[in-house]
Amino acid sequence: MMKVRFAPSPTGKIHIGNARTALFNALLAMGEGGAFVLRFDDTDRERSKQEYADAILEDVRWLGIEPDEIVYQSSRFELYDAAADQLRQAGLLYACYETPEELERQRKRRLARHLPPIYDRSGLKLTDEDHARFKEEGRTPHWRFLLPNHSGDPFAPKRTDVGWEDMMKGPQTVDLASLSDPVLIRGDGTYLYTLPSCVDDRDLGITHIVRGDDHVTNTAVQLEVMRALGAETLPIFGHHNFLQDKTGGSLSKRLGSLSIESLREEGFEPGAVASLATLIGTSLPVDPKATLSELGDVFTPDVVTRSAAKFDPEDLNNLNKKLLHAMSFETAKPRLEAKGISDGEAFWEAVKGNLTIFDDCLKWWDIIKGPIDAEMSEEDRAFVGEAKQ
RNA sequence: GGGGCGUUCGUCUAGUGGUUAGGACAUUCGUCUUUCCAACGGAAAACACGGGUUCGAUUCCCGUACGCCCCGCCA
Repeated sequence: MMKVRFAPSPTGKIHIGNARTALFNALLAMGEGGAFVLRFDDTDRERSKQEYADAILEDVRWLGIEPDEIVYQSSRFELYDAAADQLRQAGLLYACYETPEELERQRKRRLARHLPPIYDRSGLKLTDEDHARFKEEGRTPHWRFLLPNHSGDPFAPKRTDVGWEDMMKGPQTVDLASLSDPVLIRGDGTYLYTLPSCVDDRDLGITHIVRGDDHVTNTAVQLEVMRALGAETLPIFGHHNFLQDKTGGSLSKRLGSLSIESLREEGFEPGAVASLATLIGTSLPVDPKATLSELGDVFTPDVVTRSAAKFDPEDLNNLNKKLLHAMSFETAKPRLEAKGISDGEAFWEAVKGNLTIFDDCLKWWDIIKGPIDAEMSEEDRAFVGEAKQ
C-alpha cells in the first residue's frame, strides 16, 4: 500500500509553500487509497515547540488533510540509537572533534584554493590515543557517515553517481564525491534530521516521498544511509519546484501574511488556498476546487514543472471569489451561523452575486464586518441590513 | 570556487527542426442582464542574449547573462 509522509519540524508556522508539500503528498496518496503520515521532525529540542506542532496539525486539517498517523521523532530516540550503533559497527559512522569554527576555516581555505568545500575526513585518521585524549579533555565528538564514494581508500574519493527516477524531475544523479560526509549526530549527542528521517521512512513503511527540490542532494545521501541500514526496498522520491514571491524571492522570508494561519484568519476558503498551492507551478489550469478530492482527480506528480514558480497572493482573491460564487447556501450555512447570521439565505444570495458591493468583497464576512458600508448604495445597505438582522 | 536545475504572453504553462507558437489566470472590449456579479463571445499579449549546425532554429550544439538549489554540528 502506498504510504506518504509530511515531515515538518515544529519550529514555526507553515506557509503556503509548506502546505504545497503536504498537499502533494496527500493528493498522491489519495489517488491510490494510501495512508498519510504527519511526522514531526522535532529532534531539535531547543527549537521545537508543541504549540507549533499543534498549529501545524490544525493548518493541515483545515486544508482538508486528515492524517492517518501522527508521529513525533522525539519519542523514537531508541530506534535512532540502534541505527547509529549499527552504522558504527559497520565502520560507517566515525567520530570527529573539529569545532564549528575550525570547520568553517577549512571550508574557506578550500574555497580560496578553488577546491570544493568538502570535509577532509581527518576524523578517520585519529588514533585510539587521540580519542582517549579528547575524552580526557571532556570533548565529545560529532559523528559523520562515511559516504561510499571510494573503493577501499576513503582518502581517495572518486566520482560515484547515485541515481534515482524522480517522480517529478525524471532521472536524477548526484555525485557523492562532491559532498561532505554528513554529520548525523551533533557534539551534544542529539540527532540531525538525516538519520531519524531515514530510520523512520524505513520503519513506518513510507513508500513515496515528495518534498521540495532543495532536498535533491540530500536524497542521494539518504539513499546511501538507507542502504547502509540494510533497507530492502527504498522509497520512491519526488522533488517539487519551489514557490517564489512576486519578485522572485524566497517565500519563507515573508512568512507572516502567507502563513496558513493568517490566510485562514483573513477568511479565505481552504479550497482556494489548497487549489492555488497545488495548481501553481504545474501545467494544470489554476481553477479553484472546493475539495481535496476534486484536486486529487486532476493531480499527478508529472504535472509539476521543473523551475520555480512566482506566486502572487492576489490570485487567492480571485479563486476565493469564484469558490464563493459556486457555493450553495447549504454549504455556506454553517459558516454564516458561526458568524451569528440566523436567517442567512437571502443574505447569501445577495453576497453571491446580486449586489454591487460584491466586487469589493472577496470574503463574505467583509460585508458583515461592515467597513465598506460607506461604499454601498442605499438600496444595497438596506438589503444587507435586512438580511443580517 | 565546484556541481545541479532552469529561462516561452504581466503570471502559471503547452508545444514543435518548417505551427496563425496553444491553453489558463489577470487585463480589455462586447453580448446578455434594470444594474452589478456570474455566464457567454472577442481582443491585446511571449520563445533571455550571442555564435554555430541547417535550405530553415523558439526547438539541436557551444558560449554568455540572469535566477534558484546544494556543497551546514539547519531542515
